[in-house]
Amino acid sequence: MEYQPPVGYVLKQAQSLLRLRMEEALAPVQLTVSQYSCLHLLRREPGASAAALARGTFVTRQSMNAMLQLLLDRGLVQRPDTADNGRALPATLTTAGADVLAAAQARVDEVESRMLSGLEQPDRNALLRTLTACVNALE
Amino acid sequence: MEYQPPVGYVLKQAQSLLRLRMEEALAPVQLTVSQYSCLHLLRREPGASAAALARGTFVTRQSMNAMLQLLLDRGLVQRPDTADNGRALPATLTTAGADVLAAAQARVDEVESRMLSGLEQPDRNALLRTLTACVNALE
DNA sequence: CCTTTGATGTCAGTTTCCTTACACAGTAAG
DNA sequence: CTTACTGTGTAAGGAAACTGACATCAAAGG
Repeated sequence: MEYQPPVGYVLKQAQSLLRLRMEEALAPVQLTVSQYSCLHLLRREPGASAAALARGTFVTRQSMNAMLQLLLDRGLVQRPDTADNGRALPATLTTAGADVLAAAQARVDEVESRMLSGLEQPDRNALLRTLTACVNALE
Repeated sequence: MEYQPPVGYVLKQAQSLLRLRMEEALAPVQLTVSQYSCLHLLRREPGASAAALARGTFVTRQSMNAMLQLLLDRGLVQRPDTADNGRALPATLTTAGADVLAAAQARVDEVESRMLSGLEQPDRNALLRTLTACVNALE
């Protein structure tokens, strides 16, 4: 009868470790994990507002606007100066942003691949499925 | 062909949501998630040093010492004033600390139970097993 | 014996993110 | 038309954690 850690603990452990490895992997391309998440989401949903990006990356819209300003200064993201509808300022990736994202993604993919290296395909599917069930149950 | 989110994203999502629900559940007993983790670990390993607790709860030893000071002030934790061997100050739960922990644990268990409510036992085992494999692969 | 290494506690400064609050734009309901 | 109501952007302040640095102690290692 050995000690069985709660699922929540292992979840935290896995997420912390993944974040650490991602930080290491993204350091060479000068991106934080949050910035990578932002660019990644922006590619999938071009024209998203800062508030929408914030919801998708688990930060507040204040943090997201600050982050967008940095990405804007580096020329990785575009944003109009004025809104033509409402107050939302739709953000899009620049060409440079897409390039940086591609380089970052390759590095992140490697980390994720490493994380899953001990699991066969059925187990990978099961992991994704069960995690999704957890998310749904907590919402 | 629908979009399949990366495992890392769902992992982050699950962990964020779990943390949020835990915060809500622990608010009535005046504990943060980190403080709960500290007490929890302290019960399993009485006499642990702040540095050891820090390693087990994913924070720095500076943060852990600050946290311990708060728990000390509330009388939930005991710590000798001087070290009899080395510099480590072994911390232990007080009776009050054990009581608060028990109340907190009941609430946290409810959250975890809710998180897993959509999964049968085999799936729960698979989740724990696959997550553990991820942790091992990233170390 | 002395030095080095590793671990612990602590101080100071910084960063990062959040909470609170407010102003503005569109939309729906009365 | 007026009135909420929701969504967005922005600013100010605070809370929590981190990084860097230093002093101390025990246990090897030369």
